[in-house]
Amino acid sequence: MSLTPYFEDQAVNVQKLCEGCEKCNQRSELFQVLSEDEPKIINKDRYSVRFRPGEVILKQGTHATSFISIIEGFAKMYIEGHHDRNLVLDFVMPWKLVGSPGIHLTKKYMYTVVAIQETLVCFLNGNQFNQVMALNSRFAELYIRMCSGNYGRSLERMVSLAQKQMHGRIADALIYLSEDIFGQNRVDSAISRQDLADYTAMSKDSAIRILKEFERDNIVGLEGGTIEILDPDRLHSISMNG
Amino acid sequence: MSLTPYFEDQAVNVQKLCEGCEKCNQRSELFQVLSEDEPKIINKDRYSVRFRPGEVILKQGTHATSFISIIEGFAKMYIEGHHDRNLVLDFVMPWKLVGSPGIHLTKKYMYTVVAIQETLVCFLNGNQFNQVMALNSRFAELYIRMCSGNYGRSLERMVSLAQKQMHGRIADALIYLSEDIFGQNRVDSAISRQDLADYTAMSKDSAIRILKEFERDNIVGLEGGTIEILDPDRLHSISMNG
DNA sequence: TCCATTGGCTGACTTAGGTCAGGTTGTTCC
DNA sequence: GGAACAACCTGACCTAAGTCAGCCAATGGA
Repeated sequence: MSLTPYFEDQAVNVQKLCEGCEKCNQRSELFQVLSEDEPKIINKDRYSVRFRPGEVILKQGTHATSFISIIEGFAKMYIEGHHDRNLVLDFVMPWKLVGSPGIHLTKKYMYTVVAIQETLVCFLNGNQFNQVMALNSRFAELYIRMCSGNYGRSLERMVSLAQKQMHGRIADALIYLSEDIFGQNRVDSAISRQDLADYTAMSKDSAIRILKEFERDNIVGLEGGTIEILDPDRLHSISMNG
Repeated sequence: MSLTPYFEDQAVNVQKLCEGCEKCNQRSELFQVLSEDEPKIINKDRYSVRFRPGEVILKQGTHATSFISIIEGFAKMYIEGHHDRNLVLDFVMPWKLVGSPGIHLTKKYMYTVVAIQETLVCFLNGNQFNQVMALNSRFAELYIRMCSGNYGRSLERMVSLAQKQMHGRIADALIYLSEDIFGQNRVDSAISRQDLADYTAMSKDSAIRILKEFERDNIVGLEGGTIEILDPDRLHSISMNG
């Protein structure tokens, strides 16, 4: 496939968006186990694209050919469900690999991924990915571990959504976001009330109500969109008993 | 490991419970791809046990070392959740392989499996299973496909539980049970009202109420525990709009 | 400058669905 | 036969949570 000069320039620009995979792979437990040659297979058709806030990175139902990995920025992945409501599955920070169970099955993405902040995304060809799994069993093992983690987390969320009531679900969300996603005692204002409601499967109004209640009880502090976790212990206790 | 005559006899009895793996493996898409020698690895420590109705086959939280496969009978798998309520994840018919995401991660079973009818279960050593995955990449690929299927189904159920109301969830359950599990227009009386309630995350009373409503509307027929699906089309429509 | 838009917030109202108390039926065991 | 028990069923009641209508504050054009 030879490129015209114009497109060659474009290709160079794309390349410039990140500094190649060497550094990325160091960040990823998964890619660290690859031999010297194996990344070349995956990198053959690799490309990266920059998305603005609100733009769709992957669309539920479209043909699933690529894994993606976020290099910088922040995104959410959600299922477009019934009655025009979305169920947010997860928020995606850099270095997390996102595929979709569909890549191995129906070849359709099972969820939509949308950029929340400006986001640089790397697209990895699924077939080349599978090729490497066939070559390197340690890589396949880690991939299975990753899938198991996704599945396990989805089971936990299923229980939370099905059996806890609103206070418990909001507590779960705040704990996950503050501890696992942002890694501080706060939830960034990039997460809107609607996002929180879509993550906890309730109406936006209800989510706001509970947050305000938590504020009244000095469990969280609300200031300009960001949520400060003031009393993590009580939040954990609400999560357990909710 | 030499066995005393007594235990040898026992071993022979256990062996007799099923007729060896040759026939089983033909039933399983997964095991069909194994070479002649590979099943021997998995069969090395294989054993089978018969369970009576209500007996626990795997217990959530215990050390996860084995995959299981049901040879005959019928079981349910559920998560022991909050407020002493169980969330039934699935009903298990023969030839389905059941592991747990925990086998690849925390080494704890994430759910409990209980026999509904008298059930013959085959236990497969997880390490030997992993060994074969490292040897046979086609086997690993099919296993990944199986995991993706589980994950995908859990996402669909998450949406159903979080966004549909009771009529829709019962419709979903009846469709799944009649079409995918029992493969006829009926749900066997082995499934109790409580099981149905635990599968759809509602109280037993509510499940009964909805079923009776469906009966009044001639969507299902209820006779002695079994549920006859009289109007699958309307059931599908309720599932869509519920 | 004014208007329009978006996101957060609140109170009043309505409804889905859980809980409880009691009733029926069928089954097992003495 | 009757006692004990389980699964199923029903109506009355109550509460969790959604809906709606409307408010405010910040932002962003034209």
